[in-house]
Amino acid sequence: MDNWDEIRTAFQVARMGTVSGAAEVMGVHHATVIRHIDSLEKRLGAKLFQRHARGYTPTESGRDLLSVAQTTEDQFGQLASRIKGQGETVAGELVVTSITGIAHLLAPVFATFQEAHPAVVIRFLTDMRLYRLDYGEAHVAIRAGATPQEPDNVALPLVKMQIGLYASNAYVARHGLPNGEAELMQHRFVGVDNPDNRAPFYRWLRDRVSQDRLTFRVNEPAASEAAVKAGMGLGFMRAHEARLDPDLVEVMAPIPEWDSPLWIVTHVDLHRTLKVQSFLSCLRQSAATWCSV
Amino acid sequence: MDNWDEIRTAFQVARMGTVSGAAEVMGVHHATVIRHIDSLEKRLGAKLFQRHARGYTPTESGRDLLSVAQTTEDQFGQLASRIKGQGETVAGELVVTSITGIAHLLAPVFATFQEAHPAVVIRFLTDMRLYRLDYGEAHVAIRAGATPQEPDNVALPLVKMQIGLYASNAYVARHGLPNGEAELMQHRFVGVDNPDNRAPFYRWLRDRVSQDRLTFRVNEPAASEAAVKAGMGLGFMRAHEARLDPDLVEVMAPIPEWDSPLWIVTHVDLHRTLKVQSFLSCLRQSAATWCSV
DNA sequence: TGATTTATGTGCGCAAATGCACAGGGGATC
DNA sequence: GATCCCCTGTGCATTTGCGCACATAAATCA
Repeated sequence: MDNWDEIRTAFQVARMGTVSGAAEVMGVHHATVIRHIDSLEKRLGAKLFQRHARGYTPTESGRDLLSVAQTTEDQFGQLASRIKGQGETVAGELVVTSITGIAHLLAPVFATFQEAHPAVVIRFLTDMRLYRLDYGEAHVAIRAGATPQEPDNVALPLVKMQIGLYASNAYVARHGLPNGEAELMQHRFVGVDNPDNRAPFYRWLRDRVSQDRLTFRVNEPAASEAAVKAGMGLGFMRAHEARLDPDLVEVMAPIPEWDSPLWIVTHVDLHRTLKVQSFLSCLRQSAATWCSV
Repeated sequence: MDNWDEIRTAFQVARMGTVSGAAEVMGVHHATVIRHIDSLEKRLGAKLFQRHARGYTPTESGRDLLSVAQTTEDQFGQLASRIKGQGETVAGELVVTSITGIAHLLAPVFATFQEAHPAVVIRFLTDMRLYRLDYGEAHVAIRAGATPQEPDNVALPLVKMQIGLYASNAYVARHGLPNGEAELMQHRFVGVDNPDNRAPFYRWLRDRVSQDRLTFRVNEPAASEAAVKAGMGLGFMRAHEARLDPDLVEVMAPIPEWDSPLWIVTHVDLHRTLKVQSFLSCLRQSAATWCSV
């Protein structure tokens, strides 16, 4: 049963009782309506209407089609209003993906957003693998590093995370603090196990300290931070968090070169929607406070 | 929400996941599918799919459409099989209309037919006004008189009802029996009040008896029969019935000139259907016994 | 009974939808 | 990492489907 338009035409004829009436309702010529009915009846091999001078009277089959198509029209109407309104209301699901380790930053954002828009169900996904926006896996992604260049994605700068070099009190008690860049070579370092890591502070480190001083290598930032707190060596951490931890010592204060930019990335199709836009405004408002602290 | 075909296209794309796959399923070119999607999205003002190199991934709205259209496709499929099979199964409603006064003849036909096809609901309509087949008011009509000539109707001869002239015992006791046609003028007659009545026995009567001998005039045959039984005069009745009534005397036995033909009339569209055909075969089989009695 | 209105139905010209061919791009595989 | 393959997307030729006008028929009204 292909050609749903012909069913719709037959539906209007059954409802109106005349070809002309249906044609007027549908805004087409009555000849078109006749052709649709003839085609549909031929395909079904059964008469849907009895033709007479006063119009078309639906047969048993025609009345059957009428009731089925009536519910179809209702369903489609409701579907259309849902979809049309979907861009203008803030409801449904909002999928946000981000790099690991900033959940505690985002939590208040989510709280504020959900309070303003209670109809929204938030799914927050953090994973090593990049959730792909163009496969519809997420509405909003928060990425770190260089400017994302993927087509169909719109990337907005969020904040520059200030990064400092930290150590635990325990480590400092044992090894002391480096006095200037020259003494860095005498210390142990903790960091991610990837020579290609593009993070500016790692590139800075590679330029000054030989690779073998990276004596504890991990594959995810959270492990690195845990290792620093455990006293295994010096490591880069977000200044904003590290300064709140009384057990950590700021070995080197953040310098602009280390700044790690965060990007908001959305798919171009979803970027315009009110749901995404209102979340983005919440996000950027909160982000303004992340640096000032 | 007009243009149901575009919804169907979007539905197939959502189900297949690719434009090409949907195009192949629908037997159209993939360019057509792309154009349908673009048109539908433009009209709805919202994206239904995220486009990427591997295909089309439905958005939230697209998934909504998918589920709605899925049920629609099911409904239409079931509708189509109902309509296609409708001509081949004997079920639903069967509307039969007839002249008044032959219900007792038709009753056994209905009984036989409904026993053979329990799924059928029979509506039997007898009324003074003619139920119109071309307005879909009935499937089968049983008419009396001259050959029906209306276009789009197929008329089949059913039987020739044998008509005789009868009187009640009471009338005969009072007025005696006419001895030959010459004495008819001395009697009272009962009949329908319409000089244009085309029934052959009334024309026969008009040729032999002056109109003023029709001393009791009615507008429906049933009243005429009642009047005959009440002894108000001579009247024409179906021989088959009158002979069963011990209170009636056969004044003149049926002659071929009086034979009143009955016709089966059906609309050409409905005539071919199995439901109508099987009723007709029942009817003609029973009718064969009406004359032999 | 005749005029009028309203409805269906058909041939013709045209515009819009479709099919086709090719370009482009992103994954997947080896 | 290079090649291949599949899928998308667009300009152009074609055809299908649409609108228009007119014919026709039936029902209503005066």
